[in-house]
Amino acid sequence: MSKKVRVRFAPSPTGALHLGGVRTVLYNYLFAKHHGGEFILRIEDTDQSRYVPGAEQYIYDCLKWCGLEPDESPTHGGPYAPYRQSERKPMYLQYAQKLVDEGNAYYAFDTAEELEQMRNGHGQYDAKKRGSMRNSLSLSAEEVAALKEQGVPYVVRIKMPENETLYLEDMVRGELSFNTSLVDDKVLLKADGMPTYHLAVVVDDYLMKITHAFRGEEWLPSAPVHILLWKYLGWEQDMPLWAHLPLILKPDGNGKLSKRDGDRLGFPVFPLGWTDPKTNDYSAGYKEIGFLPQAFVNMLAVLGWNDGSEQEIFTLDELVQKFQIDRVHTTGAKFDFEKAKWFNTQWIMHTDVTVLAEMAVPFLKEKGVTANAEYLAKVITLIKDRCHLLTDVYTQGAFFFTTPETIDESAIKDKWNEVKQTFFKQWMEGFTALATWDVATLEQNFNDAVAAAGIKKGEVMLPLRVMLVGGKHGPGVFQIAELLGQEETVKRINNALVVL
RNA sequence: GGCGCGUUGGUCAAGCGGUUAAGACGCCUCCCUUUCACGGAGGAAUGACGGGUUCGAUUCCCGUACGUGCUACCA
Repeated sequence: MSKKVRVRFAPSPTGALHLGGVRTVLYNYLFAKHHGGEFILRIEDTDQSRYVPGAEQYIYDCLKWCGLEPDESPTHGGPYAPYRQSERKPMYLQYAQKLVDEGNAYYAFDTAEELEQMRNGHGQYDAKKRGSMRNSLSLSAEEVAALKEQGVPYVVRIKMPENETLYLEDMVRGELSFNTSLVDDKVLLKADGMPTYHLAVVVDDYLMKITHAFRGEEWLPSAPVHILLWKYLGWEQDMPLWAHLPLILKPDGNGKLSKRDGDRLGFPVFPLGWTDPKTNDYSAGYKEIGFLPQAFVNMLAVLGWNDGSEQEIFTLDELVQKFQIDRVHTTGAKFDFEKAKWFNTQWIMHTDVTVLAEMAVPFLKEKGVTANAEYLAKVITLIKDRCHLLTDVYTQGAFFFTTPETIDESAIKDKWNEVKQTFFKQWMEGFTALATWDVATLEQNFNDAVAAAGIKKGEVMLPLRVMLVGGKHGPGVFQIAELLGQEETVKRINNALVVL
């Protein structure tokens, strides 16, 4: 590629960034970095009525958590600042003016009621209808001047040509064509002087020297407006290459994945926790339920893309290296939370225990557990294979931190007897003679005690486990005892012997 | 309604005219583990439909169906 690759993610701060948005960020980022280019974050806040406080900060937080930091953004700065469209308002005006002056756009004075009436029966504001509407094409120059003088609100609309075919070479979908008669004269500049998405995206992509533009496929129908704008503004040579990304769909049924689906089916659709400022509803994110950011990113990357090999687990660096935009799928993918969890399981298994220990701390703290890093790392070494989420460090390892308050008596009571009671007492008495307290010594000692008592090992293994952990689960029982230490092991066996 | 985009097992998907149609998740069976997981072995399950083109279509073309997106002074 001749020009330096520059891509942008351009969200509207109208709510929490969801899965699909993060995936768009990711593909932008991967593409840019794969080509040694730059990744820009631009905030598209042209609709003041939909602005949600906190949403912009949320975007920064998510990108940071995912490790997808932009090279230029409102907070990182950059040579094309400002990166917030609301702060670029004056820039758009001159281009709207240019379009009007050159006859490619016009002023429209129609009221909401007039528009509604026009649309009755699927009408659209186009070459056929605009003659009967109140605009600078149908009105005389004097009338237009008078209306503006009176302060009648107006918008600027693009003048779509009648029955022309426009072509678009999409990096994902190949060649697409559109008939200009099928899209109406979109508003470019609103009555408040703010641009709509259509004008703003073209102007900013041009001014920011964007070379490749990625967006969701919901934008496909308005692509002809943008192509035309690039032409009308005389920038055709600089138009970025487009790629329209497939949607992420709900797991059951069809349709775009929404927050409601997540609530209904029990999984998050946001990366991080989010409190809706309007309703005060809190939704936990992937971070809060115990996902590793690497797993989250990995899972999103392969939801709509793969490198053609059987590899499924990728680090960010590998993704950067292997990502190719033409291998992005054209079909929307249904989201599968079970598979998402599998990615996290894989990442937990392959992540260093000291790193995991650090990440697990807040989850344990939430449960009132504090443990020193060394001990925690040892615990995680034993239980990491059975953890799917970071929250499982607690659910799988709680007994390492606190003495079980109750034990699953039903698991052993039926076959409990005096012989076993005596066995455990005698076994514990032998502890004081033990030179070391480790797995090998313990097990050997246990085996000897079993032989001396003349009982089967199998009969006392499960009881021992239940005494130590409270139930029929967990890693090797002697490994548990080793980590617990002699004092705690004795304490737990004694506690159990009392209730049995 | 109009237009765009799409359609390989339940889900994610490989494949790019000739294959026993990969692999993964989930499910089932067995093994391992004197627990539970992890792991291992195996299993069930797939080309929307109808026409072409071709010696040969999952693969190319056209219809139909279905799905989905857009059709705002929202992005």
